[in-house]
Amino acid sequence: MMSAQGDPLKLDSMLCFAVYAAGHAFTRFYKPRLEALGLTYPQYLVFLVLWETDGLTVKALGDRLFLDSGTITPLVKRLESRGLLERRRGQDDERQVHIVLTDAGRALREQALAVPLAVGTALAGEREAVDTLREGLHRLRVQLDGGPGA
Amino acid sequence: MMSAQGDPLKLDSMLCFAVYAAGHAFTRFYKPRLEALGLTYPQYLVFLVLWETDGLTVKALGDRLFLDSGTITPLVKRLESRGLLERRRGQDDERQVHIVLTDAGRALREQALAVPLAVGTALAGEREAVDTLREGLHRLRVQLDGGPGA
DNA sequence: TATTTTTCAGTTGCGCACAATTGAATTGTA
DNA sequence: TACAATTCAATTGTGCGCAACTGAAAAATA
Repeated sequence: MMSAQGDPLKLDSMLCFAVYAAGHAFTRFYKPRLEALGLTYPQYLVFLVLWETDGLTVKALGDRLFLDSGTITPLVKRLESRGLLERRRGQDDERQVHIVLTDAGRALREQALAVPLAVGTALAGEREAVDTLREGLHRLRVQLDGGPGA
Repeated sequence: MMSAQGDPLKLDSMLCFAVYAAGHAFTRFYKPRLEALGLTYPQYLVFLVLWETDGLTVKALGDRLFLDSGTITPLVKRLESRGLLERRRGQDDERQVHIVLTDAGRALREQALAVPLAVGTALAGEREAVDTLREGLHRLRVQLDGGPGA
């Protein structure tokens, strides 16, 4: 009941802005922790994927993170120039480029463990709410992308 | 129970990525609707604020949207060059610049009403879940920003 | 009042994000 | 087998987002 809003354009009633603002808050929260690793947040996401599955192509990496080659390519080039990963042209399919971690890139994982720990501390005692939120956000994404059928 | 995760760095277990991905989904969803208005999403947010409270300073606008002058200044300059708003140096305080809508800027509001309508359609029958999500995201933002005391 | 500190908008530099395009490689089809 | 359509990574251009800095104005303090 009473979910009807007087002004349909009221900023604080908009789910999109709640998502946008929470994203900002995460960025602010992560910034000092990721600076210790020398990574930006999108770079951190790339490593999260590669630590799970090394050797993915630019395309597969982009699909996982909802990013395209226009974002991935320069990002991994910066990481390559720092010796954290390598870009290898596919042998079977020469259109593809595989992203492969170096020893330094793999070693970064140990330090990265501190990041989710810090999140856990900041959200201590909210584990259940966090799980609910994550599931709700997942359903939201699916709905906005056109439902399960799209 | 069972909220403990085997791998603390697992991408799909991370709330930050759920927020990040939902943000992407909103951006994709809004894009065609906002193109009809000739606005980007951050520009749309600026108008949402100004339609509620016209004449805010750059600082006040930024506080509302969690953005700083480095983002707001060029954004409103682009909107000013299109005749949608004006920037007026404060008379009482000459450091400030007030952002004031033009007739064209106010007129845009009518077309903008279609945007939340489209969201409502896409999320039809989820009103309760949407309210829950928005509140959860708000609490998350407050927690990440250091709690209610910070 | 004089001086220090703070606040504000603006600028620069770097990195993300995406649309549009290019060119090479692959796949599908005639 | 030819050739058309698709896929892939890369590039270009525009706009957001933030840190760091500048210079002017205002506020706080001595």
